Amino acid sequence: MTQSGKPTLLLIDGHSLAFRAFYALPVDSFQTSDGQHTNAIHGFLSMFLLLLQKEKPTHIAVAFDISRHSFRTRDYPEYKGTRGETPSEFMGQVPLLQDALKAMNVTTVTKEDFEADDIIATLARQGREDGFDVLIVSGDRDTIQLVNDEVTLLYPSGRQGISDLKRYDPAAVRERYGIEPKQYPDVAALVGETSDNLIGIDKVGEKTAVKWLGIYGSLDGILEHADEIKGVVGNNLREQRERAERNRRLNRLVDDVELEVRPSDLERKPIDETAIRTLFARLQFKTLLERVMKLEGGKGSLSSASTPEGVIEQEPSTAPAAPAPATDLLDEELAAWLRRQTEKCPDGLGLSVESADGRVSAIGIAGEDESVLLHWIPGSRDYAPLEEWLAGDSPKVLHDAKTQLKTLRRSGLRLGGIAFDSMVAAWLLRPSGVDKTLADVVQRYLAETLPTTNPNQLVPENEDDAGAAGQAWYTRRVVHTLREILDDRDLGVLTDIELPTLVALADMELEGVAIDVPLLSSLNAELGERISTLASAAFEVLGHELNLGSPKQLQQVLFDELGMPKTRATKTGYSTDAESLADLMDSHPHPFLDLLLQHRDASKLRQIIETLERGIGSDGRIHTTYQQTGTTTGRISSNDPNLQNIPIRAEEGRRMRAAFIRGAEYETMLTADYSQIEMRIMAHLSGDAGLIEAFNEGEDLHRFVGSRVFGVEPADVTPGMRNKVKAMSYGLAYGLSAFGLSKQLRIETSEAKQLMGDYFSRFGAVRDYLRNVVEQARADGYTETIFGRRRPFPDLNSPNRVLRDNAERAALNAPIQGTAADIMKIAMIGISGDLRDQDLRSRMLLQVHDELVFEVATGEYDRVAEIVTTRMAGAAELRVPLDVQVGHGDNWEMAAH
DNA sequence: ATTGACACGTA
DNA sequence: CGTACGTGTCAATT
Repeated sequence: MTQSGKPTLLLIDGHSLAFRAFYALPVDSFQTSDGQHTNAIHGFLSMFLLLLQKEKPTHIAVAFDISRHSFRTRDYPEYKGTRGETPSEFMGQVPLLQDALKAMNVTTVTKEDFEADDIIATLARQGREDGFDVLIVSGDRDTIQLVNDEVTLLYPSGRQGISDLKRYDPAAVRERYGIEPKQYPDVAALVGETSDNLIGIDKVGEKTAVKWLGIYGSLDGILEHADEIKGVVGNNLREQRERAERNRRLNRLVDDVELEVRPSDLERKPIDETAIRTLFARLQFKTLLERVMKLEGGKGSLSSASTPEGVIEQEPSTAPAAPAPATDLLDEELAAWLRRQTEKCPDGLGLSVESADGRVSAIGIAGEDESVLLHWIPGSRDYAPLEEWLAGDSPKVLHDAKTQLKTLRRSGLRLGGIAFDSMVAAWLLRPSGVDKTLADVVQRYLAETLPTTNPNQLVPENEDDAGAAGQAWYTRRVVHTLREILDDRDLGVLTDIELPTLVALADMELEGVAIDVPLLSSLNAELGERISTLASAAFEVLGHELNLGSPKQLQQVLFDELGMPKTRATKTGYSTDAESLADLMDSHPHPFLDLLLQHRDASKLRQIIETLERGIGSDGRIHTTYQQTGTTTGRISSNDPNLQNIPIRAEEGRRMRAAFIRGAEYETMLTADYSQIEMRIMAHLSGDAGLIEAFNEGEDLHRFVGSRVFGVEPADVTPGMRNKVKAMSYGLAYGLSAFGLSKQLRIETSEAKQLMGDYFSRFGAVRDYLRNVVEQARADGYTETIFGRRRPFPDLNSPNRVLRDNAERAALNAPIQGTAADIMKIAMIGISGDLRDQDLRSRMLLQVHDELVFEVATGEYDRVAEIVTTRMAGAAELRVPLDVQVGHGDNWEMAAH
């Protein structure tokens, strides 16, 4: 019932709303495991439930078109002719949507030869006559003509999307178009309607049409006085009046269609719970099912009686925009509010922590229908109930929980109950996706635009500053949808691996790693001297100066001035990379080349040192940031600064690792790494008996493999043979070709081919496995790690050879690299849990893909080494053992072994 | 100030 | 014609 006390009749244009949902939500994300698309159904029902909740209609009908043909297409065959073929992914959803409506006991109405809008026009007229307030939901502008004091139109106003419905009553139509609702078809007839393929009068737009209507009152009036209208538009009107007449004929909605129902038959009835459960199970709708059941249970009523003092009630509105948050509730109000909303949202309340200078400045919390915003001003009041809730197990859902967890920690607050992270979840669904922000995710999965505060407004007005509350609100809503899309496998990866990992990473980032600042600066100075010496010598040899860091200037010198042979082509000329320069040194030795290479090496080292120096915090430690959602395979990346690419291979660079030291109050540094984890995973996944034996033997892997490949005793494997099989083994998981292998080993392609042949004749199951991974991925469209992490590979079926080949190599590698990443994360979770549970002061500091670095407190070394070894080796049960190497020392270099 | 290409460090 | 990353420089662009 509405405020007027009259019953409310809700009339929906089913096709137009479903069609908008189809284009608003990503079709690939909403589908069942057997491939049935559900985005239009999901979007429609989500919107429909909101309408039931907000508008509380007493009577409902949903009208559908039967086909594209109607009396209008007989009159004018080109009607709606601009519309392309309806996508089959959409068509298949319509019958299922109608089934869902039937299960909800909602009447659907169709009529041969008429469009849905004619049915709506008829029911709207009858409803008005029978004393209803009528609400129409349609994406067709022609329905504007139906608006009057009793009939309101809800029109999807966003460019796309369905949740943003604009409410058109007569006043709103006047404000938007400057005309009465019943005049709208006259305007449309003059202007035309592209989507219906109705062409208007040339040069007549909305402005002109409205002006004429103001003067002559109606289209008929305008046409009667066509002679009085001057200028080009007048001529056009006189010449093209038939167009306007035809348009008007077609856009007049028929309001006396003979239907089998009358408004009074459309009373809202209880849902058929069994049918709903069956259908939703088939559509794999989980949260929508909850919403339907909840609405049914609560008879669509919103809690308003129990609103606590100080909570601003949500404005009734169709669009689920963020409600105005209640701000800075008193303690007891807040505690009550949290309890009540947690009960309504068993999946967790939305939480958003706003920071200023890394510290908490405000906290937004969102429940099902209300949100709160609390400004955080330490010492200003007692935040005990809030702190208790934050630290407790009460479930919270966040977007980018790691960042917010760190902010809370820096302000001395604890956070427990992290139940979901929409950033991480969105990445699990689309690991190659670039859209990471809450705004991106809201746009994709809710098809709504996250409201942002005006960036031009330097000082946000206090009243409007709903930032954190709004973020929390949208987070909770998008999490709801993401829970729908994630299957149990995704949820397992999220809950069992990613969420605990995020907590461990936050600890590591906050902890940072201590740096020997004087050592770093002396290295820097030493390199600086060498760099200038090398540069001077290079200029001397050349006879002039140049920028040795400029590939462009180097090309000039090498290929023009010195007349060296052209190297590998690049987009902008010829390569001057280390490999090309090494080739040149073989064929055209020149002192400049040697000086240049040495200069490059030294410059690179200094560059890394200076980047590190910039990253040292006021506590003398470097706090990197791990990107949990930064890779496509499941690995973690490190940036600002990147601590996963500190030199180790060259002796010179390795010295840099000595600058990563234990903190003063710690006894030693411990490093632990997996040896050959990817090869072991390949042995496990392929089940290759030879490779499995190799790992179980305990013999040096490459020696063992070399003895098999070359048919000699392990003791007789020469360093050359060992090197070859080592390169081969490592290259396997990357999709290495004979050509690539020959280039890397600097051998003939024929020899590389021979080597690969010999290798695979001994380890054939590996080749079969690698082939099979790609074929399986081509069939499934994705690869999967042994823990269920998926990566989609749409390009595997691309007609573009380059794209396809690249996708094949990546698909080959993804389950191997990804499984290794999963294993490391599981180990980290176990280790940090043990360190905490056993009250150890030692800390995990760094992760470098297959290596972990720790700072060990006095007296804890043996226990920590035991924990680390056990957790790393036990992170997965494979057909081969996981070998872990542990070492310790005063710094990272010495701790390595 | 931002962007693309190049080069090069790691697993 | 080997996977996965991040960061610096240069040079050209806005």
